[in-house]
Amino acid sequence: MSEERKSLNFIEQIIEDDLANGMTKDDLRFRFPPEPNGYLHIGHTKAIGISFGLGEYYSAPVNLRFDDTNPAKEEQEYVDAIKRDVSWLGYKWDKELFSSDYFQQLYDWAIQLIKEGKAYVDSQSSEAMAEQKGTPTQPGVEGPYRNRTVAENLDLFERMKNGEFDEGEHILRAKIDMTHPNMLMRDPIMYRVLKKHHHRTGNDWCIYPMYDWTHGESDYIEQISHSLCSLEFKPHRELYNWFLDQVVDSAKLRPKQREFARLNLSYTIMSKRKLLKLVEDGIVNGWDDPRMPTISGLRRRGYTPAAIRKFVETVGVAKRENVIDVSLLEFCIREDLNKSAPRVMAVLNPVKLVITNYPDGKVEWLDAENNQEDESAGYRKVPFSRELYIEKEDFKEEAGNKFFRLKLGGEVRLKNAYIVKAESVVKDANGEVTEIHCTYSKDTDRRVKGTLHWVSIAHALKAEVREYDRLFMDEAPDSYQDKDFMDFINPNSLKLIEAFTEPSVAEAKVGERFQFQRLGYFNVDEDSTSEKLVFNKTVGLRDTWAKKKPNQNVSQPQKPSNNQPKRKSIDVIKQLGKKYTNLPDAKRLKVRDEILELAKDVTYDELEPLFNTAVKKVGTRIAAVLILKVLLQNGESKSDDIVAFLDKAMEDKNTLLVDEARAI
RNA sequence: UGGCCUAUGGUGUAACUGGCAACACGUCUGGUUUUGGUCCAGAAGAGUCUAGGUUCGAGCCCUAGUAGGCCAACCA
Repeated sequence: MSEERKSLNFIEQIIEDDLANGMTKDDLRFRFPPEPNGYLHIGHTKAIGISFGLGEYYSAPVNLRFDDTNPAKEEQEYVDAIKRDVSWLGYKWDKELFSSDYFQQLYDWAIQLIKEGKAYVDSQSSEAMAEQKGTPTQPGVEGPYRNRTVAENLDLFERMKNGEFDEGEHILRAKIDMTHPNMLMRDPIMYRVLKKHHHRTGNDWCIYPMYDWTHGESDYIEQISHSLCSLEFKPHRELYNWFLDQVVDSAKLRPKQREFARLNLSYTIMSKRKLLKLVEDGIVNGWDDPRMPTISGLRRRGYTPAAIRKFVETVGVAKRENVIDVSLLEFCIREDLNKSAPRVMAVLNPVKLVITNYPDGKVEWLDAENNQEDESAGYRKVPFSRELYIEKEDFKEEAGNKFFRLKLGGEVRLKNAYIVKAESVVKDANGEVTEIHCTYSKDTDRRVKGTLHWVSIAHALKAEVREYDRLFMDEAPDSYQDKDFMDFINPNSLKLIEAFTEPSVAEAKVGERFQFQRLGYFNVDEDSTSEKLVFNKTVGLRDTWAKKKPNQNVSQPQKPSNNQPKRKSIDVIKQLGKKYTNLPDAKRLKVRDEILELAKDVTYDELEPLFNTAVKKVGTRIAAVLILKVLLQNGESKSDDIVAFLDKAMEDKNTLLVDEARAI
């Protein structure tokens, strides 16, 4: 019964506790509630992964519920895109639902609240109401319409519904407490008049419910057991519960809202509004631009659902603000593609290689392994001839022996083919190498350090390769109050390359993924046609060689400003001292040296309070002795306080302390 | 002159109160290799924001600080 303990995140813990306290597995039910006002991005994937993941784990249903209470911003296009993305990720929802399905029920409940004196119609301007609402630090005051009679409220609300009023004339508010420390409880708005066409209910309604009034009640209607959302909704929980209190039947399940920290990715932004701006300003070519952190963008870029799910799983679930390093995302996609992507050769930045001892006009079709990580992937044929392309970067006239690639007089293996030796070069007027002349050897069993990829010029296919760099040059582009995220746009985030590929990819289908050997993973973009192949670079291979070279073209990250003030030496010492006596000998000596070094920056005034350290805090007292030692060496005179402190130290039970004190 | 939340290696998450804090990414060595990829072996890096307290024993509990985040849309 005691299986291996898997550590649970705090949400799983809550569910396990609920299960232990009487809830049954059949009661479990989750939901993912996107607003159809934009495309889903990698941040949403976390929310999706949490709720759908829980659904899979407990075999519980998960509803896809569109939170469509604002007809001004919501569109069918987004509904379709969201469904496509969630399905693509591989999740199956139980029911496809819309908050708008509940408009009638919500309306009926609102009438009930009015009758109970818990809701009223306010008829002031939004400015006046904002004024009365107070601020986070100051309580609000009650408005003049707060005590309208039930009959009057009923009448007004009915007429709001019937479209007798214009937008902004009246609203319905819950009657809670204008002085409540939580501003959301200061008579929140439940309904506003909106004479807009709704993507599902058309013109049936002139009034639309607000998020807070809608969300919890929708959860209740659907009998959602755990309503999981991101941290910024924490303050809403109180209101969520208040609204539930008004309608819940104790015989039925009462939903619970719990909040987790949303996902942030370095070098990108995660706000729908800001992403929309990138689209509208033409910085990118649409929501599915491969540079976008949207699910559709990642899909087009060549990411797999498995990699994204693995990423979200690895990132974990907790309650603190976080910024995940993009390198983790890249790791996940490489890990997945390494196992599955067929290998192929392509040259992105070509230079001509002529094999002078290879007969002109001869062609050999050589065997090439499709994927050494997958035996079942088999082999293909690649054409070899006298004239090839290799990468410019793979040749240097002269280089040290750390350079494994081709140099004059040096040998290198051509992947899947022969070993060649560079004999001479041909240069143009500018001194650029235009041709490398080699001789080849059929003895391929010899060991040579480097292996290059290549392509036979006569057989090569021209292809467009789109290489992407990060969209922003700052690690956290939207974290500055004084700078706009648009200031950090990387002007070189897209590079178009005319590349040459081996002929085997001629029939590649849109979406198909390959590893261009030694370069990275690429997929066929939807712009690709039979006349012109187009590839997106999904991600490069890990490149330890590039890291060793002094950094070149990679757009250098700006060092995030470290606004943590430097800690004072005395504080560091106190911290070190705390554990001093528990450390193993070697480590303790290291720490001792560290303390002695830091002590040089400590003044007597900073040290003096430590003389009163409790007897049991031996480590701190030893640290104090060590500081004292340095101070005395630097000319501090032995005061009575110092002598008293040392005397006491020498009487201690701890020999470490006694020894240090004696040494003075 | 408020309320709520959070604080563990560079990053993200663990740690059932009890062996000088674990895992992943990243970093660094070395080995293997017809991809400077993969794989394999290993290393460095935090003593858990600070101070007090409770306890034989605290990353975990209590108190007070400090720092960061959220809260004043007829948005969700």
